[in-house]
Amino acid sequence: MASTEAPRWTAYANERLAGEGYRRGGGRAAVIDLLDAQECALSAQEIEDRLREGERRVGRATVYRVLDELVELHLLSKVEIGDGVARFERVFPEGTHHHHHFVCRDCGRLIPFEDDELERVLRRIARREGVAMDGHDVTLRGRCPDCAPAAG
Amino acid sequence: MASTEAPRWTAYANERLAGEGYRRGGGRAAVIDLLDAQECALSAQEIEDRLREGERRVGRATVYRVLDELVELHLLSKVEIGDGVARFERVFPEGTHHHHHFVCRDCGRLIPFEDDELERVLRRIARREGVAMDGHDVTLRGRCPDCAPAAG
DNA sequence: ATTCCTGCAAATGTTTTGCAGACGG
DNA sequence: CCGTCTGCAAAACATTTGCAGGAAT
Repeated sequence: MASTEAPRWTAYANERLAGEGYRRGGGRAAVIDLLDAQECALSAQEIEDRLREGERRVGRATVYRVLDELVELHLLSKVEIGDGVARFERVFPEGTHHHHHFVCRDCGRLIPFEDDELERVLRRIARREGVAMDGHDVTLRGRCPDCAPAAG
Repeated sequence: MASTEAPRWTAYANERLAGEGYRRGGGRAAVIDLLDAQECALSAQEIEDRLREGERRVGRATVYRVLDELVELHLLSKVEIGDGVARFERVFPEGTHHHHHFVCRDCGRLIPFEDDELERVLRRIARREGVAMDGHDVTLRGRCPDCAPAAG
């Protein structure tokens, strides 16, 4: 059960990259493949380690460079939960709603969520403040169901 | 207009610290005073530099340690806008609404804002997801009025 | 062939830590 | 006095950059 119902992000990404004139490279392909297999966000370190274990050895610099390119092309989103480590996850073509994360202070678990009203409120605020918003981050913090005391 | 209507954050902070059993120390006092004089968030580096210029020489380690303590006590909030540098700003006693920030991609300006509906939506989401939220960050990105093309 | 892609190692920049001495209560 | 607080220097990390060799077109 690789990618669930998703239309193969790897293919989408390669298409975009080819269209932008990028060449095929082993390092980049390895990073893309690995990220397509993940449901949750990975850090550069995690990506480097997992690739190092595998057949293809990919250097740290390549990992960072590829991640940077992919974020630039909006093929990845950079998730910063405030621990000083950037994480990265796939972004599917327009239409698929992007999501945000809840971070458990105890176990560190990342719980993704999405909410249309939230998006709407953020757009309204941007309009009210007179700014041209082209992106936003929302991070919720606290205890996940497993770590919180049962009561509310 | 120094502190507008605010009840002297320094006093509030010192009270909290004393209550928690912390001792008075020159370094901590200097950091607190400096932050109380700021309207916007400062980075550790900026704090160190400004204090170094002044009469009181405060070491980098002390700055970081003090900031850490104050965040722990909820006397400061750590603002991370994603450039790899943490910034810090005063938090007033409960009741004062906390705010979030818009970050201009061009000039880096920070524009603070607050919105009750946003807070409400976030609480609703936390309830829906079954998590015990005790904090959250929201960062909007784009162009500020000065940097954006005139049209909306 | 030419130009991009990659890996290594070194550089950068931020934040943390070890330790000896100063200071507050 | 005792335990905290402080400053310095060094360490620990995440990320970026320089450069020479390898690969894709």
